[in-house]
Amino acid sequence: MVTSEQVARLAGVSRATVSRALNGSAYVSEETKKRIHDAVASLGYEPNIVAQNLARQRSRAIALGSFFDDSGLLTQLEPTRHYYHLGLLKNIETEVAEAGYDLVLPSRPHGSSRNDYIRSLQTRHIAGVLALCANPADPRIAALVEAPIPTVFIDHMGQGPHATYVKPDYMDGARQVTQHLIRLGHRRIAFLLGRSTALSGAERLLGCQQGLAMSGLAMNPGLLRECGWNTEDAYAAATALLDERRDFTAIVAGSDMMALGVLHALYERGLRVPDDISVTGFDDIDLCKYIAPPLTTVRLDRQSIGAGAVRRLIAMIENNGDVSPLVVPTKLIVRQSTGPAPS
Amino acid sequence: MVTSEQVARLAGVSRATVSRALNGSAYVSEETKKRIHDAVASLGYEPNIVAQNLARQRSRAIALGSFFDDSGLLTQLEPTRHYYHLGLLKNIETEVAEAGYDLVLPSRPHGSSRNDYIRSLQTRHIAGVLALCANPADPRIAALVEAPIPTVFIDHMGQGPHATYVKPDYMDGARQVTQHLIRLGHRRIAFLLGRSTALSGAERLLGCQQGLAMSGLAMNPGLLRECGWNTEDAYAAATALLDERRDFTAIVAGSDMMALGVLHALYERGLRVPDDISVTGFDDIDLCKYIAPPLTTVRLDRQSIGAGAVRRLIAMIENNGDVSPLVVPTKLIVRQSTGPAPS
DNA sequence: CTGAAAGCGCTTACAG
DNA sequence: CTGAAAGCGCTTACAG
Repeated sequence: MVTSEQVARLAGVSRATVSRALNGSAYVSEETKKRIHDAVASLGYEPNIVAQNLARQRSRAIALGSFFDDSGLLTQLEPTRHYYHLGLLKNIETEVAEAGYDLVLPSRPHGSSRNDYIRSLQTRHIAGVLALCANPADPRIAALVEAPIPTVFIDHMGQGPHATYVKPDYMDGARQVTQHLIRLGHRRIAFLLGRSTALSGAERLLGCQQGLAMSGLAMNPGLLRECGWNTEDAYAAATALLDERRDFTAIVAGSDMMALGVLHALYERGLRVPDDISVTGFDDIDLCKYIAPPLTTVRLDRQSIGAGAVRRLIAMIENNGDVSPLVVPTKLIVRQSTGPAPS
Repeated sequence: MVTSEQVARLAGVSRATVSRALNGSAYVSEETKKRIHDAVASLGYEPNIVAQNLARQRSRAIALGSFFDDSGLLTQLEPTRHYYHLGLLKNIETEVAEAGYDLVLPSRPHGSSRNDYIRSLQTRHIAGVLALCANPADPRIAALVEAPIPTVFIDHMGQGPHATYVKPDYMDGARQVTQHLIRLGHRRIAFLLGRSTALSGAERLLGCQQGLAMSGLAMNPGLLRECGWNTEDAYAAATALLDERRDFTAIVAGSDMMALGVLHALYERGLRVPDDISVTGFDDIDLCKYIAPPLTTVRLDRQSIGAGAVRRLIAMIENNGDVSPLVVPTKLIVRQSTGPAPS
């Protein structure tokens, strides 16, 4: 590997000057600047990032933190489970690369106490962290709020001198979808939601209640079921619900993938959607269009969320730009899985 | 941040000895080793990874390379498109973390010539790269084959002194699924495959031909359609095919997500699956069970592929263990989307 | 505008 | 078994 020493020699200057020229410092004459760039080109020099990071005491690397249960990030991305996060990551990757930062998934330290986690980031000179949160009880989240490492939380309202957050307006989405069903004449609606320990779950629940309340309705506790955020659990919960009672005309599912489990349970029992029962999803994953019937759902704007989070993180790191919390609007998408309540 | 200097002072030894004690070198007396570990614990010391990487001239970081079209890795993971790669990544992440390596998605260098790519890895002291390949023409693949950086290719048969590969037996899977249809009495089978520029596409095509040939059948060129690896394209291709002719009793799709598009096209035309037409997928994504009808497909063992790739990479990096190419068997999974050919 | 020198926090022959 | 010294490849006050 060619070093700055060799460039310096070829250009007839010192390493210090090479460094200055390459880092766009003023105070380098145009002429030597040119000589240096020529030398760089002819030698094919590229600065050693590791040495740079050590000397500068910082790096251009952003860590991806995932606080779900207890496994790694991508492990959690089983599509039936965190399909939504996948779309998010896609946007995050693009934005991060565009800003010239590396994205790192650090190997977990042995002890994963709060301090160990922060230290593992610090010893890597991580510039900032993008934290995808589904389990607010994860101690590392609290650690990040306090630590002097720029952090943007997604789906967790953490704030501090070095922390801000970005999230979709889950509550409003849930409100919209509930109101949509009510407008179609549904009065007895079942809610099959993901666990409300996560913010995204709690907000959905509140939004549904709000939607009912706006029309003077109350949530029937017997028609509310919480289960895991995946197709399988939703299928099981829907099956149990259907075996128990049938006094409802619509089911609001916590996510599109959960709606898939619900549809399957209905299909097995010969119930037609939306003729017998209306079903709604949440997320608007690209699959929605292709399942039968195409799902009415709530669209989460992954582009705005991902880009908003990355921009805020970089603004915090580079100390410029907007770092205020961002709540991204959600939007009802009506397709064919919802229809008028049967009379 | 506490440094080894401070540990040394507290333990009353030199930094050299601290380093030796911590890196498990022999030649440190039990007694001083203990003193050092006590100092480490009481100070909460953790070695600075960046400094370590510079001094050691290597790191414990594995880069993820993705050679699809021209965007980033996660960007390519739109589920309807590279659903299979997602399952792979999940296993890769787990294995990499377990081995104590970081996973890095390097920001692309400005010029992405061959040299720039290799250099960007070198200046980061990347220990090895895991290359997910869908576009064999990507020049970076050729660069990796030659570069002295340990590389494991997935879905590309690259080999060299520092390169090996892991892939599923696509061909055999395609053969099995074709034979399965033939056994059910199908004779006129349409093939709606992904582009055969990628190895995974070419092998599927060959496998289908082989499956036909084994029963003395030849592929009808008019019943072979290539399109993009996604639901939308497959839907369009299936629609075009159906509008053109109906002289087939089965459709082999290139992936499960493509099968979804095919099912949708059939559904729109009122054709029943499998009564009128049998449909098969490929990949066995978790969704298969929940779509109606549940898909007959070919299972790719993502666990074996991911784990096999990571183990080989680490074996190359640490210069021990098996680095021979690995071809993972595939398996036909029969569900309800295939049935006897209508008479 | 430029160079000599010190420093970033480790590791590793080299002596002893 | 242990320490002093040099080195990894940069950056950055400090002088000039």
